Amino acid sequence: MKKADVFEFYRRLAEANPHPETELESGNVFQLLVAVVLSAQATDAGVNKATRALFAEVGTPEQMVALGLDALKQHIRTIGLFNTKAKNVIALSEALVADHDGMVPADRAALEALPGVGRKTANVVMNVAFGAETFAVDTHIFRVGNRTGLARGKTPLAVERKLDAATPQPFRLHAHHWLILHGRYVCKARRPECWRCIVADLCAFKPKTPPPKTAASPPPA
DNA sequence: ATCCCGAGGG
DNA sequence: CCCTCTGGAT
Repeated sequence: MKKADVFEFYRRLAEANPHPETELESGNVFQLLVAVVLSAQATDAGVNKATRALFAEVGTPEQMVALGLDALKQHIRTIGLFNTKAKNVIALSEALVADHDGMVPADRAALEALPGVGRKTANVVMNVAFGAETFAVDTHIFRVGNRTGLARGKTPLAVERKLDAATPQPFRLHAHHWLILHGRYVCKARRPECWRCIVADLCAFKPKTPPPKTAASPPPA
């Protein structure tokens, strides 16, 4: 995508949503970290439903360790991959207590060293909690970047580097959220809603999907 | 490359 | 039914 088009692309997304925020609910940085870990291959809405009750009881790594593995599993049973996630959250909480004085480190490498925290999760925490200009490439951003031509690559890391290189100020801090929201609600995986997309004219995606038929399809004979 | 694994949507 | 959802560890 041409440089001028990239700027216009972000300008429109920013105009439509001046102050984008995470849809994950949390009351402090530790809870945010836990919510992001739980959000892997799960919807934000599903994570919020489970953490509502959990975060009323647990607000610190110490409290998470005290809660224990089995009780944590009960809380997050409705989320996919809950067994692995519960184990990681307990181990991560223990590591924060042991190595970071119970605080969440404002450091990408230190975050990535925590159990269950990879590059994408670390980038999200750095961006949302600490205001870093990171580009966490999830399933949405990977798809939107490749589909639109904004940032193409075969792996999430390749797309992240392209985004970092291509994204100008003043859009760098919130680029992550604008692209996520665009991917979640408009540039969807299954059936992108190109007919109501505000950047469709800048997009490389050829088969622009038409609006759905208003009339119901006839019942099978 | 494969496993982890549940809810919601089309 | 099948696919998708802010992935990470082996």
